[in-house]
Amino acid sequence: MNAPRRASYHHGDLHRSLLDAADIELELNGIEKFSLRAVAKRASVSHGAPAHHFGNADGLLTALATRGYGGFIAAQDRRENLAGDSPRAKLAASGLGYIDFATAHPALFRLMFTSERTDKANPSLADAANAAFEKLTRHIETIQHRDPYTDQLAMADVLACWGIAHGLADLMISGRLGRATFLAEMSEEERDAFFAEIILRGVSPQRGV
Amino acid sequence: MNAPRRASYHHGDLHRSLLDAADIELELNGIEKFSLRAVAKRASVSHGAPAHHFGNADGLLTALATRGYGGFIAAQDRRENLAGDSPRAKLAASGLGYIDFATAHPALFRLMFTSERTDKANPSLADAANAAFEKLTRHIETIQHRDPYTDQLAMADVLACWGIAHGLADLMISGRLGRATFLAEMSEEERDAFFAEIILRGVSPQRGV
DNA sequence: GCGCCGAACTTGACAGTGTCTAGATTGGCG
DNA sequence: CGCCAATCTAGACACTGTCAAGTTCGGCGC
Repeated sequence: MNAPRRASYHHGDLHRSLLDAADIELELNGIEKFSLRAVAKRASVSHGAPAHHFGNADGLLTALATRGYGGFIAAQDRRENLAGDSPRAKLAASGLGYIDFATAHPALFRLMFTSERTDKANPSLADAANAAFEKLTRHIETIQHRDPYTDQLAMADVLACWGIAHGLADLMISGRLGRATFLAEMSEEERDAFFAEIILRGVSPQRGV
Repeated sequence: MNAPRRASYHHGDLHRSLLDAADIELELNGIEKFSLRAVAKRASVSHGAPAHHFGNADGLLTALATRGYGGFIAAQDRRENLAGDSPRAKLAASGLGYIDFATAHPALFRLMFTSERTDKANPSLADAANAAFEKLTRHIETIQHRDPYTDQLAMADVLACWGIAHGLADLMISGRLGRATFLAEMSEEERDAFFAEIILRGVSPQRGV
């Protein structure tokens, strides 16, 4: 079928293969030990091959980050589909999906949000990041009946919720939440409820409507 | 006075000089482009010299992160001293100091919180990080009259406030808060008040007492 | 006051990295 | 069917961190 047809000089779909290999290498070694040559070796290709598809190492990482946002949004959708119908339940679920993704793909999450090896001017990457942000603003808009882009109070809710979800996710994958010993003793449902409650602290008490 | 007495073979206080040089190099180039040889060159010393004081590059970075926590706590103290007497005002001020430090030393902040090049098992580093955490727990304890280490509700407040401050700081230094355009138009006082209000959302409504 | 020991520092070598250039291969269009 | 251009390889270069061996010298014992 799609066996690695590599009796040939050309590859077939090296672009995707390189992204897959880079993904694996990234999670294995982290961004700070990321090696382009190791990626090439994993894809069974010469060390110079990636340049033709991605320009340089940062280009490959930028493409990987862009692809990452797909999984990022999918993780949030998955949670939302399991949640209740209330706008607040959807928002909390989205936040849990945010944390899910970070814990499942910590290195990729770091690449997407805190690495400097990504070209933030890249239009595809910017679009992908923007889509994720849009998702959040619409949740808040549904809850507060105000457009965060024009209403400063609604934007405060956006930043608050984002900050909480992002902060918890980042602290979690750097192992900083270990001091809250009871977290480890909780069941999955209890932990979800615990984080959901914290995330919802980000939205200010409903005014009007 | 303490001019660089470097007509001599030995250096005098290379340990400190290397940390200073590493600090500068870190903020200039970021962690991902950090070069040990560039640090040595900046300290006017051979590329092999750092090894004698710090073992390897990660050892130097670990020491730098440890020293960083001093400035981190100092930044929070500075804000607290300017704040009102109420426990909540102190907590909010501490959070603003958290953000102050991140924006003033973004690369060092990254090294301390999200880099993998730091030896988290190092006792000095662990102690320093712990002191910063202790600071936060005592703020919450003062507000809620409960010990976060034994009271799960109080610990939720700790994680919530930490998550918000950390998330905002991290998003801010990665330039993600630019979409909230009104932030740039605010005066310093307005922005402080804006963030302080958000940070205080982390503490749940006071129960009892 | 003197010698010498060990800490501090230098120097050179080594494997590994990303990027560039020149050359080999080959799928697919005219 | 032939050739072009995209794809991939192979080698070279400068740079990285680490290691081992050699050089310098402050400060302790006598």
